[in-house]
Amino acid sequence: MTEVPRSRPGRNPAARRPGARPRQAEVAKAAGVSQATVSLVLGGKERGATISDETRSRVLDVARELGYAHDPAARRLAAARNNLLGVFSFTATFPTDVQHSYYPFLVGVEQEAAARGYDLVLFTGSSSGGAGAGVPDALSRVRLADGCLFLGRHAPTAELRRLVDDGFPVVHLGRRQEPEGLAWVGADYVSASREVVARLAAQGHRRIVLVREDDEAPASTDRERGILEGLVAAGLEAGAWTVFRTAAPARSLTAARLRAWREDGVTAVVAEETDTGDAWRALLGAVRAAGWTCPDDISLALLGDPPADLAGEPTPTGFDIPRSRLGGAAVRRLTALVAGETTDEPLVVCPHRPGTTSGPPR
Amino acid sequence: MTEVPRSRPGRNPAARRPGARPRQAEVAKAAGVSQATVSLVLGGKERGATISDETRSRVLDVARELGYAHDPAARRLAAARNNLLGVFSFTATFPTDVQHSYYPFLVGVEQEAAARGYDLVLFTGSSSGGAGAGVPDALSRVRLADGCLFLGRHAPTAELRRLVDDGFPVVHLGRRQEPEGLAWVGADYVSASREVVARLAAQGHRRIVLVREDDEAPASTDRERGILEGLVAAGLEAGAWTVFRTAAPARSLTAARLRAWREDGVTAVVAEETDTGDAWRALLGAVRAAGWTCPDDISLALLGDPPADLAGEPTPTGFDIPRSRLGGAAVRRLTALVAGETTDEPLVVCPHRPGTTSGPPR
DNA sequence: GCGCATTACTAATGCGCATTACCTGGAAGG
DNA sequence: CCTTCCAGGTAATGCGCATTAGTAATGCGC
Repeated sequence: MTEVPRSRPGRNPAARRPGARPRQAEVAKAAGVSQATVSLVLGGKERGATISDETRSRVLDVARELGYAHDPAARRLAAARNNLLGVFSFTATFPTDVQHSYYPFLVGVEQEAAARGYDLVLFTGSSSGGAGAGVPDALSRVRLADGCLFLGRHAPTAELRRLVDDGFPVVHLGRRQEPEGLAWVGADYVSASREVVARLAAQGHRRIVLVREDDEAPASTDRERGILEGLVAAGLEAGAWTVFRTAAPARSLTAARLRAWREDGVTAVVAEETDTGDAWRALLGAVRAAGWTCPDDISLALLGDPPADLAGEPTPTGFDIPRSRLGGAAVRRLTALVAGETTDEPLVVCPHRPGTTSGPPR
Repeated sequence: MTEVPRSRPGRNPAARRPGARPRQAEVAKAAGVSQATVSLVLGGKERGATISDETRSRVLDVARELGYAHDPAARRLAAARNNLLGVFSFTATFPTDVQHSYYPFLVGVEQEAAARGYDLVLFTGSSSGGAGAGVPDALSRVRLADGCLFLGRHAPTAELRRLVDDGFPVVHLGRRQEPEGLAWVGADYVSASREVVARLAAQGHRRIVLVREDDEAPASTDRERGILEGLVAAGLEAGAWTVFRTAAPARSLTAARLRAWREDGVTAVVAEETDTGDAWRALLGAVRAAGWTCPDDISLALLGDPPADLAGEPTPTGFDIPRSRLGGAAVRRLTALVAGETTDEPLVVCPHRPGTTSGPPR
């Protein structure tokens, strides 16, 4: 009945390259201890078995000498931490156009992650990760990390729900309603927009129009809400004409439109920031086409940052979007989730930007 | 001698919650097959064992029904690689200023990595690597990836040598001599600079000056070499005055300097691109201070991209640095190394940019 | 009716690590 | 001298999957 040892199934023929990183077992052999001891030393845990200082430092020395690094997959599989945070952007790849990119977010994310001892894994929507024939699980790749941050408004709700339901730590950058239970971090567009109106009102404006995209993203609705609240707070009237909704600002925002508004007593126009900056660009163009100058004939404000190609233009009155801070806040939230804590949905303040495109009405 | 089965060490007390995602084993049980069969079906591989259509579709149905998703950690562990490429930049954090940042590189890196099924791990010089409580060697952490890309001219040679000697796949972005055996990917500054001279010569310029930093980086010396080669090829003379070296362009590039050059018959000035764009900025300032206009009184060229704050100025004659392509090329090279192949040091072509700052001399 | 190839599948194994029950030698306690 | 205790460590185990040797069933030729 002696078991003849079978030749080994499961063995990956692609044997480890000679230069591959060392394993704990190799560190252990070199240090004259067991793999378990190495794990205990390098795991950094305080609890459990105790290790003498002498052994500990010997293991550390050897590990350093051999250039040991944890295998994230193995660590993860053994139900431990990676110190890896995922960042998933739903563009096919990271945006090529620097100006409209997530880079400012990423900067904040990176700083905060580094400060907390995490490294970042960039996942992208396109990479198939190998296979998954039949099971569409583009998102499950992120489970390699301890938690994951999602950017972009096109994150599929169903797959996110899946992660959330499984208890995987997820934070979305930008306010978001669905799926239920999804943690997010967003900018306080409502307050910031309210303040823009308050300042315009203080300058003497009585009729203010908001130009917004024809879109139901929270980023848009929040701004509109802030504007309307601001009008009410300032005791100004808001009507159907208060919100001008357009999908093609370049076509509908004309000099004629501006003149019509002024006929109605409108002295200030506030534009929503969009990805493309089209609304703001169209607005500036219309003012020019009308032969007006900006703070004098009409006041303008922009609820966000101007597009980069208009960097030479006068600074718009409005508010800054603290992208980098948002990234940092998102990481703080995510690490809290990873640690099993819960936190509130934090709204990050958007600082007001006085700018030079508004002034008292004539 | 009967082995009493010990109670099970290694078992993680955080037992799986009942609602957690199903494993292949559970799919297998529900479909009445073995776990191996499930793996074969869901693995999507064509080779190896064959599976009948009936079994295959049964497994797929059950998998879908149960909402099966691969565990990436297990997958990567079993496959002995993690489909992760590292990106290490030697700045404290990723640069905050988008304009001077590595972002354009990163875009190319990201695209190419995604296309090849790799995700990216971002390392920064600063992050202490929370896990490695005792392994402070920042560079060892990169070994968690299958290979690593290095950006920036301050990458420490000694530590890089260590990785290279260990056979760890490493690619440096930018031409680099040390350590021996380090793979790199760079832009062909020599050819591009040569072409700039050739074009200027074709326009009729006979005396051309190069303004360069007081620095021995390959990026600088390559440009100088290209300029000198270009002069020789055009049959023009090169002398001590040909190369103007300065550490403080803002101070030394004055209107007087320009006039002195013109006295000597110089009709075109070529500036090296620097991180700050100082040389180009100083040059434009000097032309203005002299009361000259650019293509008319003197021709200018820039060996690279102008700084972002000069975006409004006329497009400089010179060449573009294909940052995004460089990133892509670096990833191609790195994945080749990971696969055990060797490739040449590729030089990426810098396309000539005609621009509007040069013309025939008066 | 026997050998042999082919098809369809399963059992066994290990990837690298964290975890935990157990072991061992010596000091303390009786 | 025997028991207890503790510090310091080790062996064994499993996480979920991919891989591959092996096996059972079937077809085919003669």
